[in-house]
Amino acid sequence: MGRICEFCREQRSIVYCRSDAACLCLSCDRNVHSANALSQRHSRTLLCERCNSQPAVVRRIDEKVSLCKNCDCIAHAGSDKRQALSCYTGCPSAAELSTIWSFLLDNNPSGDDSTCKKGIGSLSITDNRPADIQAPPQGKFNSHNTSATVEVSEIHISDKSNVLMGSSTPALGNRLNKVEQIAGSVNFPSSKGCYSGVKGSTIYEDDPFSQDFNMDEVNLSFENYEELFSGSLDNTNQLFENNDIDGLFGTKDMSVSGSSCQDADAVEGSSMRRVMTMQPACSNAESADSLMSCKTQPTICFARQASILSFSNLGGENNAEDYQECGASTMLLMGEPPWSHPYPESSLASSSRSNAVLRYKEKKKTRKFDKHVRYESRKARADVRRRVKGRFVKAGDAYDYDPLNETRSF
DNA sequence: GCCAGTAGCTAAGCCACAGAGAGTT
DNA sequence: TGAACTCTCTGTGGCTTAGCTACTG
Repeated sequence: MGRICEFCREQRSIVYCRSDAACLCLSCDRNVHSANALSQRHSRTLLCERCNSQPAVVRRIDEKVSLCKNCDCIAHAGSDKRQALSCYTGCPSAAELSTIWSFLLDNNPSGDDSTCKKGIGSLSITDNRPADIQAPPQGKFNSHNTSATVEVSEIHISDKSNVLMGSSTPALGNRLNKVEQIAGSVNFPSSKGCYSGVKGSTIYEDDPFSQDFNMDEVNLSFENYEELFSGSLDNTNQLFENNDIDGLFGTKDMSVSGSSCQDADAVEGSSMRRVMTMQPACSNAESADSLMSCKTQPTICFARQASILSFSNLGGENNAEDYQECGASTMLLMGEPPWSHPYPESSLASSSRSNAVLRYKEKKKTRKFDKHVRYESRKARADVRRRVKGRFVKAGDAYDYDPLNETRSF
């Protein structure tokens, strides 16, 4: 018996929501995440069937089990055929879920979970992907994207074993090759962790960018390992939020390395945001802009997008947290990916890029970071408290701003 | 290329006070 | 040992201000 759904506390949980850090059954997943547009943006994936506490990232085909990175690592990565699991947002239908996870319906571990089955069947689509990466006209849900998601992820996995595994369709290999031709290589940071064995990009020896970037030179040095795990999410949020895209690709040396799954997970766990403040030496604000502009150049930047989209439906309105929430690797979050080619900027690309930069700057102006309120009562109190120039005033004193009567002013 | 002025942005700090938590009786 | 009480500290939102960066002449 797996973990109980944290919402209904009745059904076996199947889905893990990173945003809520909650394990849910499919029925509750639908209920919870269909509540509003924000909740629909939560990226979810399967729950690890071994530890029942972490989001699964890999499906072991032979064992018919979905595992998180830790459990997959413990179970000897590379010794089994695996299929990378992708995240989803919105409320995909049963068919779409089965497209993502074909094994879900066929191999429902809780075969008696009628509620969840009903849940799948009653799921509806709310695809919130942006137009530039959305599906072709024939449908809202781009199953090809989903396929590509798996493919790109598998490029890396197969890279370790030199065997193309997990392809569910014959065409997959071809598409994978295409992806590979475009991308050259998609390298995940986990290569330093569970999937160790692949050194930094060697494919791009001609690529000046990749020359600048050498994974072997990357040094992971968490000075306060405990802090990474015990530190409050608030702190990490703060750290991340204080670093906008420009800040993320600042000037400090990238210190991301690690030789264990734990380290890799440290990077992708709650501490990831902290790690994101570090960046490769080759990164800079320019690369950040490049990354942003990618979203408007789906063709040219397909490889980059695919590597990112493999984790979620990343949209133009998604912030970097979305990258993190869906398990995006640190490297992906740090500007110009090492595998990216310095494509010559055509006039079209240039205009798209400038448009993207403009959109980014506009969003940067209007963005609002979520602030976690620990004490609602205090918030409620502060909301109604009278102020003078923003400062609280004693009850009874003259005030120039009354939240309850905003017309009042001196 | 250097410098001064300007504009825009961000983080820090301020305020009163309810409530949490520690310490004392 | 547990209850009652006192005291200290935290956190809350809107606004201002200092500091920083980017841009322009």
